[in-house]
Amino acid sequence: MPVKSSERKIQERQRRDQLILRVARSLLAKQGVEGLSMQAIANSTEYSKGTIYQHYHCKEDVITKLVSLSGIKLVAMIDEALKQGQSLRHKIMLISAVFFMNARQQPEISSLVSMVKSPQFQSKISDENKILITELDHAILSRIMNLFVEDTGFNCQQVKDAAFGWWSMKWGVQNVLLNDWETEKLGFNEPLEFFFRSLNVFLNGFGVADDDNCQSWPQIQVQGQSIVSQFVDVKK
Amino acid sequence: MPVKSSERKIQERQRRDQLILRVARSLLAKQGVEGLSMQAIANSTEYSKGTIYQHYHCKEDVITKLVSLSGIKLVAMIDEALKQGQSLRHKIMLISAVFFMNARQQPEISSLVSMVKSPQFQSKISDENKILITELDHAILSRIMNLFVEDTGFNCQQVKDAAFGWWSMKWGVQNVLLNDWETEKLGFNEPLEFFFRSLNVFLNGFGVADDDNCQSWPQIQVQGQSIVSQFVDVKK
DNA sequence: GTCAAAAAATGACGCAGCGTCAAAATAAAA
DNA sequence: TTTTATTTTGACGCTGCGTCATTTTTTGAC
Repeated sequence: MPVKSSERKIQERQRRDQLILRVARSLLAKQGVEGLSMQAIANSTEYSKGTIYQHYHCKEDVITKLVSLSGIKLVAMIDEALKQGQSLRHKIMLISAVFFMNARQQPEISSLVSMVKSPQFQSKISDENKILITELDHAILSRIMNLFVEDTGFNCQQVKDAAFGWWSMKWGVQNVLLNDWETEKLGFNEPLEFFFRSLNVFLNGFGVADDDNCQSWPQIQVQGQSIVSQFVDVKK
Repeated sequence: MPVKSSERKIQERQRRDQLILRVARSLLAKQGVEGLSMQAIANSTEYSKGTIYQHYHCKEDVITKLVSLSGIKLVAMIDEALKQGQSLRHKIMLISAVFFMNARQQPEISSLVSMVKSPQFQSKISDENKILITELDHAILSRIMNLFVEDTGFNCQQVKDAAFGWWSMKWGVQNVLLNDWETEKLGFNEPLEFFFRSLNVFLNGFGVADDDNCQSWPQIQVQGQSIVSQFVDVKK
């Protein structure tokens, strides 16, 4: 029965793929990017280096895969959060909050998101992975843009401007959060508080309707966890 | 004459240091970070690897030094630009413009600025370099904050919020500009145009006085070069 | 100018990671 | 059981890092 056996093969391959990713992630969490090598992955599984290379052509592809899988979950969380939003402003706050909650929950992955965009990575990763990553960016941005289309009378340019502004602010803050910025020395002890205030100012500038829900931390439950409690941890 | 001879030594050492940095920068420009190795620097000078290591303990320290030297020039350019500013809004636009002009003129260095903040770098570079980099951030941020202190009635918190907002937006855009974002596919063909519009909106939200100078590209001459012409290049 | 002592420069060395590929092991088919 | 196809393996070549014993140069006393 060649069909049955080849199916088993496929399943085995998938299982191994899962194992590789799980081990890679664990190595990342324990030892950071420096501690992640193809040999280290091989050692932590029962397979040899050559086998690992049959799944991923290079270390960068492993990392990119992890980042994109995390991105898929992130989009799902965003969709879940959106259901709880009570206004345009509130929804944008919630989406932002999901990003930071995610960065807090898995810093080992989130801190790699910007690395994946670097020329060094882009020149190594597979086209498939490159497209996947871009599609994820697109998925998130289009959700933001949709919010403005639905809730405002903005024209196309304004919608894009708003999304871009949010995007760059969120990105800038995430960078500060995940890298070794000495925020205290610069006077920004609680970057997230600064971010939410800045975002409110930005939306004010756009004339987005005010909303009392957004003067404090966004209240949200995603996958049974309160984002507020996450933030309390961050702030501590 | 031990004094004279030791002085000559010092001068020689400085000259060599300059040479190392010049060669390193040239390698970066030609081959990117990947092409920069201590051996490559040694090969491109008349010295051996060991001698290079007497100047810099690791590759990361060389890169950080280049970034901080570039940062010092950047601060000088900002001060020059500030003299030409005609209003708060205009000055902020000009400072931003200087950043992007700088990024355009020396992408090989600018694209490393965020790398220097990464945990991998921070764990390797010397304390001296770490302090230098933080001081540069501080120099720039304090200039921004001063603008708000001088031109508005903002309280301390508002001043910091404004600086933080500008900072994160600028950082986010710079990231997009210097890394391999597929901005066209995401609908952001001219990131800088988006940035300047977003920044205007942000300042509107803060109630900063409007200024006709800022509805188009900021007009500025820095070190004899027109920033506008730089932007035209970027946009082409 | 000579020479011993100090300082500086050198590059071979050990180590680690990447990615490859011929050989070995395993599975499938005959 | 034997042959053929497929998969797995890890040794190998290569590159780069950072070190340090050795060599070369400089210094200053005579």
